[in-house]
Amino acid sequence: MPSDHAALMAIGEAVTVRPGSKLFRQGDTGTHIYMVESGVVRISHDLPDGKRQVLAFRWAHDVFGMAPDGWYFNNADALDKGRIVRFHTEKLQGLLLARPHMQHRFLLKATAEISLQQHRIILMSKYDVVTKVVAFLLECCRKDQYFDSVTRILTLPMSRPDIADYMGVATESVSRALGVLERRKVIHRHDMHHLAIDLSRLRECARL
Amino acid sequence: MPSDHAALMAIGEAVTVRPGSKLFRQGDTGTHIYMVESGVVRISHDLPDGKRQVLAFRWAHDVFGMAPDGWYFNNADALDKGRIVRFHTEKLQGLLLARPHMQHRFLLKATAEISLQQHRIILMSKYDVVTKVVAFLLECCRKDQYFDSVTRILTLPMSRPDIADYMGVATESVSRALGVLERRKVIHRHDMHHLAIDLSRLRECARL
DNA sequence: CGTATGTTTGAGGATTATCAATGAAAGTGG
DNA sequence: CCACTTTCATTGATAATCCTCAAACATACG
Repeated sequence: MPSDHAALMAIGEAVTVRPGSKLFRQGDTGTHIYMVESGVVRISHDLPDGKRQVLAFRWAHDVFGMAPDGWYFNNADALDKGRIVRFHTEKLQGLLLARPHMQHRFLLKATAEISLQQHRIILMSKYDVVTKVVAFLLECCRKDQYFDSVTRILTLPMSRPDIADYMGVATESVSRALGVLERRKVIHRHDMHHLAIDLSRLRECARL
Repeated sequence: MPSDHAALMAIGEAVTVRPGSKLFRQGDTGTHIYMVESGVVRISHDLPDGKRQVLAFRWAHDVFGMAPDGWYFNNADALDKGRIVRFHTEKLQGLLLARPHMQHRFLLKATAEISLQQHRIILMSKYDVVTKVVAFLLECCRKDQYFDSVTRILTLPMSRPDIADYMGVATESVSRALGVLERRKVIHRHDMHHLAIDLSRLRECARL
């Protein structure tokens, strides 16, 4: 009996993506479940009035593309070049039903996701802009592939509007928050997508 | 082989609760998973500075009490008298592993929950106070046990601070929003916990 | 090299939180 | 059962945060 991982890969389809690749659009029929192997994917939702909410960034090992109603509620776009694996929903369901422990790992992943979203709701409704940006940076610094712990350089694959729409604030507010943090010597903007980070000071800024 | 439901009840423990009953506190070790049979449970989280976020109200058939890290992150309090069933986490896990289809229903419930929370994040970061209150009222009107569709009376088991902390606004803002809706003849406050609702007008108010 | 896109900074305005006061409801103990 | 206390709800005035608009600047792309 093949291992869970091998069985998954057997029904999976690997895709290499370039920055800007669209994985799916909101309204598309939800045929696949996706998992990130490398790179970053932006999950976003467009509103009737033209505003956009970024609901998540999905990094290595994250799952996305669940469509409980049969169609995708969100857009998924690659921000980086990377590798994504996707699974036909029915095939994955069959595999999960045949492998209870594997399904249980998915269930745990889902409950962990619920817990993370609860943290996010708290962050977005109770804290000011600077704190939100600090929390966002801390989140990014946990991704080894994007934060070099020796040089302390954080590479941000997303734009300022992406960050703003993720935290539910205006783009300009993100810029100003970064300005505040730079004046406090918590970060240093090397260029738009590369920040030098003083992790201990950054953690002090987070009164969570 | 007993049905899934019977098997669940066999390992479950029913509890009757009075208004104000504490089911668990944040920080308690997470020993049980809960399911509401009747009544309403408030899931909330206290912050260091004394502020509180209400993360969810759990109605009939809703599940709560998942503790991915082994301890509860939130408080759970009954708002109403009602019946709750709780399951030892390990026993439930054993049952789920033995019954893949039952586990799959839990997985679907979890992904549906993730989807609902995404709606909530959008609601809380993109809309104004009145729209938030409208969305909250519409959510409550879907609960047959609390909205009488012939008299059009909605019974709210929660207080204004509960609603405010749920939507991430100030208590006073909820009062003002209800005042606006009453002046627009969308609702009529019979008393604090009983609103007469004009559903079609309420739906018009929701530009979601 | 020019255009389009993304970023930063400033000024003004709008929404909502905070503070304060009043009134209503509910729970407590005599 | 009633006075008392406490909590909850509503309304008004003020203040703060953040969004919007606008311009200057930097960067990326054809």
